[in-house]
Amino acid sequence: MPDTRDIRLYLEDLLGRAVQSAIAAGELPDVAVPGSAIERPKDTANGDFASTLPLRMARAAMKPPLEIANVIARHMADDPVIERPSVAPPGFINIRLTSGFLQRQVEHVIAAGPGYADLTVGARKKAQVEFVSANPTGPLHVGNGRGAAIGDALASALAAAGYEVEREYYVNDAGTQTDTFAETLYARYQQLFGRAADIPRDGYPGEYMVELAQEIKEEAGDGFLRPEGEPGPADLGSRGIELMVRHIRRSLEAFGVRYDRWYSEKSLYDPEGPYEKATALLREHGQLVEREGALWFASSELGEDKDNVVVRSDGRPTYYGSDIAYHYDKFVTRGFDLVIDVWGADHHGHVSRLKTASRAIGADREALHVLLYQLVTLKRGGEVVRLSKRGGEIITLDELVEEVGADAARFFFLLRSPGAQMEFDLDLAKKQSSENPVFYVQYAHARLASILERAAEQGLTPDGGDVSLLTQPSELGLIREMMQLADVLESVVQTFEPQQLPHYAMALATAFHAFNDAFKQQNDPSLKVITGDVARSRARLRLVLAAKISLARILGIMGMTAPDRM
RNA sequence: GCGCCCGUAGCUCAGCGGAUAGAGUGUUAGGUUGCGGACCUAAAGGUCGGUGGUUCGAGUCCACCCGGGCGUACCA
Repeated sequence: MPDTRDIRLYLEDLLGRAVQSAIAAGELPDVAVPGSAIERPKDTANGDFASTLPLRMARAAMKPPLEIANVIARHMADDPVIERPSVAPPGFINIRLTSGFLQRQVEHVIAAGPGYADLTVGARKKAQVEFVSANPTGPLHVGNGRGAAIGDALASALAAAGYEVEREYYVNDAGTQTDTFAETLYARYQQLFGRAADIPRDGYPGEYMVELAQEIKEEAGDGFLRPEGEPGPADLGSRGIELMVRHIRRSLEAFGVRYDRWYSEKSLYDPEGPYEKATALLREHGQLVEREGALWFASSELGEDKDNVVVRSDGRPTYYGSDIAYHYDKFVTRGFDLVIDVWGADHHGHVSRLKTASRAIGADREALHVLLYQLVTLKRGGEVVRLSKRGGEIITLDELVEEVGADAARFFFLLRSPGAQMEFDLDLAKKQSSENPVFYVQYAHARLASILERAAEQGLTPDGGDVSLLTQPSELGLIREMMQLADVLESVVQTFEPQQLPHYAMALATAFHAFNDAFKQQNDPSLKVITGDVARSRARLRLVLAAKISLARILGIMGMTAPDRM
């Protein structure tokens, strides 16, 4: 008996045998049978599954698809999982699951518990999701929140799919921007002591730098001050970065994101570290060439548009150079089977050459996946606000979390496909305290919890419920929706499209509300979960329990809370 | 110039080559004396940016064009 996970395989097998039987009976010509012809109809009125096999076979078989469909359907044996299939033009075979099969899924969900819909596709594989990784030169802004929501949810989905997952933040604590940051900080610091210091031309004008300088003054007094006109001490910059990273970590924690590792760019340059090893390897391959005083990676020989500088003529590595070292560490040293880098779309020019470099150091072709998300356009008071850490006004992730809450912010970020530019209307998000889809989903969970609680007060529990009593359309509809979770997860980890998660969550919540309100719609109190009919009540409580498990699972994967009360 | 992403309902967005293109929100009309209405039911609302092509079948794939965004650094 198949469970929710391999029902497709089961159906394909069933269809395949029907076709063979039809061929053996001489009713179909012996032609190649295309696989994977099982799909889910958009309209559930057409069944739980549909096969387009007849449409795909029509050309080779030289018969009208409808006729093929009828033949195949006739040859499908009676089966405990599906009803007799029906045929629809232009050549679909529609398949409906039996009530018995659906009912048993309730037991399947309860038995699986919090691990319901776990997959095995990632078993024994190590995956890393690196996300946000914003320069620690300023607070996280709203756009970083999108990357955080996407990366964290993807990591959770991969974990559910069986991967051993690490979440990582790459701390750019070594580049030129770090130097500019240090200069700005020293200028602000000097200003606190009454000196007329200007922030550098390309510096960070934001108010937060003043606060950061203040913070440092409070802990170290004038300890970082140098005679006027001299540059600031080197350790002021690193102290500033440290504090900034701490702020970033707190912001992300408030957003519900926790990392397994904060990886220092600086550490790439440790003796015998990734940078040395990676460049040595490329040199060995003869892929590093010196030209115009700089060191270039000969990427054009590997299909790139041009070569790229790895080490500047002043001896400092470029971002590209350090990123090659970083990915050497990911693939070669740490041995990840799958690495997902979640980046803002403004980095897309970097994708191809990093993939090329990753392969050059030995990574599998498909091992690196760069997930780009388009930048967030902010709208406030009907006006578009550009996100820029260097420009004047930024809206921080902290402010967003403060105003709309982490759960709602995450849900909204996930709702859009990463590749689509999204507009975040702050005014709308703020006032969406009750008309917000996130609450719709969470409310469903709270009601499921309260039903169980209310029943328990009356001495009723799901224990011993007989699921074969679940025969109402709204009951079976809820089960059908619960069954989709594994499919959704599998799709998310295969396509890296996290937007499927919130859409599914809404569909599941809708199925629950339909079930929960059926008694009102039909004006029939006997459809309530808790009725005078104890056996039926217990059966429905089992369904409620299973639905709660399913909903909590999808909420958890999205990084949202599943409240029992609201 | 070249490259990548996007263009779907008033708005914000889903949509694995399949059946009558969906959801939320907004609008309109109903439902509530309750297992928490932060809910439910229904209606209206679309030349899927345009033109060709591939296919039994195209919002989906291909080509070109239009519009928006981003990239094309010894920045990250």
